Amino acid sequence: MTCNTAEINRQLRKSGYRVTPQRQLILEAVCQLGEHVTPETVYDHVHRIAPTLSRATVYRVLHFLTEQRILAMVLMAEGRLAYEMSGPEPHHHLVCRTCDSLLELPHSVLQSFLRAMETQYDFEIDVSHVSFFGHCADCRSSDGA
Amino acid sequence: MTCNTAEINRQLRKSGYRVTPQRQLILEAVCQLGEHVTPETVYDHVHRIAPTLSRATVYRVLHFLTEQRILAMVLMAEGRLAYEMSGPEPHHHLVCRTCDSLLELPHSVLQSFLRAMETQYDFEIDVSHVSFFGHCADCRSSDGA
DNA sequence: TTTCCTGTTGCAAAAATTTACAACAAGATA
DNA sequence: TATCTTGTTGTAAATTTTTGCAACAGGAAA
Repeated sequence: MTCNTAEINRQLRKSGYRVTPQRQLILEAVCQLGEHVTPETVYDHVHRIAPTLSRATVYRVLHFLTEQRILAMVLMAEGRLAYEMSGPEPHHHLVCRTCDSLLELPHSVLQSFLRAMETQYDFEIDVSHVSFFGHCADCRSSDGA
Repeated sequence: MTCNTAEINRQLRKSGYRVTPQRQLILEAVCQLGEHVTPETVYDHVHRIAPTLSRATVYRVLHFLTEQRILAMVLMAEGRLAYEMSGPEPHHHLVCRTCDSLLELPHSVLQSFLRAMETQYDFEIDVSHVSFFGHCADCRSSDGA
């Protein structure tokens, strides 16, 4: 995932928010750390670079960037939260409750279904990320479940 | 939602687990408190009846009963967790990120779609509860969003 | 470049959630 | 009913996440 800093910064300023070193560090961290990074992982990463950057700021910024649709919240098994870059093309996950693995679902699989539901319920579904929980093929065969 | 205690107790014992007063109290609480009850709400309720029942037990039992498929975990806005009885007929939610309201989706709306995904990805989707996040009609019209 | 307004941060405390461990108690067995 | 095995609980501490508030700093305007 590329992290177009210039574009994002412009978007934030346009909305009246500020571009701080903390926000830039945290955004870069999520971008570099990959697909589903936890707050603690982000903190470890940025804290090594900027030792005064606090945990509170990590949580606040992750939350903030999610509100701005720059990050997407990813729900892992057991309700644990992670984050990832919210790209222009949404993608979704099948989360295995047993081994915690993620299987990627392309947006196209969901799209027409979601559109139909939106129309039917007059509800604008946020398609930046959806997680379905269950059990993957590997865990089903080994558990005998 | 009826709470068939006898049946549930039998199921637990059959699986080698014990039926304790704590578990019964917590289960009844979720059953009575309705559709999407938070751990703190459960604690407040049961603690009035059994003052020595600890928060740790509430969290542990909610987690345990969810593993046993007796409760279902409901994901509210912002990743907050709640629980409800996991009835024989699953139902799902459209969760408004703005006002936190829940719109019920009957299982039938999802069923055929989920079946198709299961086949395609060899993944057994757990249909006891699914949440979609987004914005309800009211919030969309008032925010101008 | 300096000033000013106010959005942000760090700190520390509060609140929420999880965990280790010894004491307890459910319920199977005799 | 008494006994015994082991699943559960309460306590307290650890960990994770949120929040209040004063100091700080981004960036618009002069």
